[in-house]
Amino acid sequence: MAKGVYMCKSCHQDICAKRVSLFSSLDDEQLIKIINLVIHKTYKKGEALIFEGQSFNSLVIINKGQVKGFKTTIEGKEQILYIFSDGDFFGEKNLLRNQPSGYTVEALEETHVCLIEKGDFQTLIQEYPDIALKIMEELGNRLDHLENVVESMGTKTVDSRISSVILEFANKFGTDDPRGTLIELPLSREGIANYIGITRETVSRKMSMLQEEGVLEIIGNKKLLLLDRSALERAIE
Amino acid sequence: MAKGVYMCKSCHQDICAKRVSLFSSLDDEQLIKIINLVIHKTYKKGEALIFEGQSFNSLVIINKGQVKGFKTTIEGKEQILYIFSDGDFFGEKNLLRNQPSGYTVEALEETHVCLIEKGDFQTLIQEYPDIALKIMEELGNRLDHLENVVESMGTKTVDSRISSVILEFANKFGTDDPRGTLIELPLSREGIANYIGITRETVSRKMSMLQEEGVLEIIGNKKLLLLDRSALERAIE
DNA sequence: CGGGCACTTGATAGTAATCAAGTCCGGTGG
DNA sequence: CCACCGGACTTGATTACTATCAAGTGCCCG
Repeated sequence: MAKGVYMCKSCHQDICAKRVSLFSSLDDEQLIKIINLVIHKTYKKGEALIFEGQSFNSLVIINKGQVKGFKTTIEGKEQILYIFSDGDFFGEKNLLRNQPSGYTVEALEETHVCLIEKGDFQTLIQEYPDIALKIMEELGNRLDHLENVVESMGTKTVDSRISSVILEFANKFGTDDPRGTLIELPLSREGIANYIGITRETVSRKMSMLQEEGVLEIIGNKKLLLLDRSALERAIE
Repeated sequence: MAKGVYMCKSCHQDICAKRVSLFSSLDDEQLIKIINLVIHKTYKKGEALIFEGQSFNSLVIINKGQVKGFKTTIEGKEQILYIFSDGDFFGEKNLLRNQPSGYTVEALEETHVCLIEKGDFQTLIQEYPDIALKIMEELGNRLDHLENVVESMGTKTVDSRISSVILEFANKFGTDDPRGTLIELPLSREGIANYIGITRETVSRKMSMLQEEGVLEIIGNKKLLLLDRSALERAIE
């Protein structure tokens, strides 16, 4: 069987389903079945995929792009809970329980996703119980993440939280550079502020201070060059 | 079959497994099998059931009592993540993945638990797949809880968080009283502080203020009489 | 009844939010 | 290609709040 036969045309020279840990236990033949169930969709920067408080009936797998999941308070403040990128999936919580989404998901850049509808997904779980285990694993990872965020917001100083978030971005989105690590920031200053529960002015000030200390270099609004990783690691404690 | 035959002797006139939503889809006969797998244990106030960073190999179901799950920072600060009481279970995350516990669990009062060992539990899941669904549901609930906590800590004022926690305790541990709702506090002032990420002094001050405003009455260190629930609800926004 | 621990209350200081100007950068149109 | 425009960011001054430090007070338990 030629590779082209089971290749998903919208998935940029790859089987989108293959990139997801969710389906990692399946072989190529099983993946073909899944790919046939997949609906492709593209969202522009700033466009919402899911709205807080509304029900949603698909599993979303990010093929290429980045999104943020956030809650909005009555006063209009935004708290970012998750940043999802290539290979991540979400929406599973609403497929397993019949509850509206607890947060809005919005594209941070042009984002290509694969959707699997509720009914199809439930059939898949029946047929391949390993998928349910993978979902539980992912729910567990997400709990770990939030447990750490709560600890950080409840007990750590603002400096420590800034350091944490820069290191997080360095690990997720950083590339090697002769002078250190080049970080493509997924969020604006305001976004970073809304991610760690402070104001945008404070993010500006603290990052300027880190630049003065020689820990990093601010390159425009969307990039950082991290020069001294260990300084941030020390600041976290 | 007489009721006594399948009654779990250590479970205070009840089948402990029956009280748990985890096993709600099973009939009495199936429950007997589970009860035969259960190990009973009692922890004194202040005793730890699970230590942060250590692996643990049982599902814990609380039969009677209260525990707190918390992380401790390097500087010794404590962040409480969960309060579990009668019928709640935990430890499932470590049974599904091979990772040490992310937090310590400690008894807030004398607590009787039922333990199911990892191997037994995995057999149960195989035999009764509904249990896996219940676990996913519970993981989802726990995510909802933490997502709300993060939003609260990131965007809300201290007054709002105090109000939230009092209402939470009123709903979980409150009993009707002619003058309002009588709340048995599961945590000390310091515990409440560690739950919402502030200091014990601030908890004292804010609660005194609420008493002065006539919202509640402080009865010793372990009880509150909530007089004006709507005042707290207004303060949350 | 005495002692200790948790809690309350007060004074002070530190830190980030808020309010308020500027400045920089990228994109657009001439 | 350059000038302009607007949004995002930076920086500064002030305010507000809570942490911290420091004494008491009171409640519970032996």
